[in-house]
Amino acid sequence: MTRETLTEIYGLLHDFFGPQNWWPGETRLEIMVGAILTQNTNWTNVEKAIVNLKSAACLKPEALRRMDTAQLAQLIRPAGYYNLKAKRLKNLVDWLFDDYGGDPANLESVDTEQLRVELLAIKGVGCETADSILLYALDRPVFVVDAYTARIAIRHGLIEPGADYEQLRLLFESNLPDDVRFFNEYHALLVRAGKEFCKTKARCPGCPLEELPHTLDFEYF
DNA sequence: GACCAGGCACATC
DNA sequence: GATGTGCATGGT
Repeated sequence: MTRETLTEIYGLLHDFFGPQNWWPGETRLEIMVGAILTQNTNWTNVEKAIVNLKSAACLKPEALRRMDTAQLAQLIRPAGYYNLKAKRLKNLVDWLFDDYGGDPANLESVDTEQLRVELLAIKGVGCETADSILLYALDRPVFVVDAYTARIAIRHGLIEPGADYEQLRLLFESNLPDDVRFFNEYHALLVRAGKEFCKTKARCPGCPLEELPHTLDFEYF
C-alpha cells in the first residue's frame, strides 16, 4: 500500500507541476555551497548570495579557502545567517582540502555511506544538507528529507507524526526504485507542492494530493 | 508589522 | 531524550 501511494503521489505531482529541474547550479561546488546557504532560507535569497560569490570570482575552492571569514560573510549576506553560514562554508571547504585536495572530483570514487558520515562530521552540515550534497552534487541515490517531505508524508498517512529524519528517509528509499534522477525529481516536487499548498491548515484546496485516501483533515503541526 | 523560508548547533531541563 | 533558542535577510 505504502509503495503504491508513494508512486501515486509522484505521478500526481509530476502531472500537476511538471519537471522541476533541480538542483540549479553549474558545478558540484556551487551545489554544495547552495546546500549550506539555503538552510532555513528562501532560494531567491540564496541566488543573490551566489551571484555575489560569482561576481567576486569566489565560487572556487581555492578562493573560498583563501578568503577570510568576515569577507565571505559580507558576500553571502543576502542569504541570511551570514556569519554562521560563512563559518559553515569554511568548514566544508577545509574538509575538501584536508581530505580531498580541494577538488570535488576526488569525492566521486568514495563510498556513499562513508561520504555521508564525513559530511555529517562537518560542523554546520546536518542530515538534510549532507543528503542534498550526496544527491544533487554527487549523484548518489539518497532521498532528501525536509520539512515539507515530513508534512506531506504525515498528512497522507504514510508515517506517524513524530517520525524522525532516518525513518522518513527509509520510508522513501525502501519503497522506491534506487534511482538518482527519480529521487532528485521527487524531492523537488515535494518542496514545490509544500510551498504552494501544504500549509498548516486542515485542508489544502487546489493541491493535487488533496483527494488521496488517508488524507488527514485536522491540524496536527 | 507579522510571518515564513529547501536547518543546525548548543543550552537547558 | 525532548524542548527551546540564536542565527538574519528579503518576500508576501
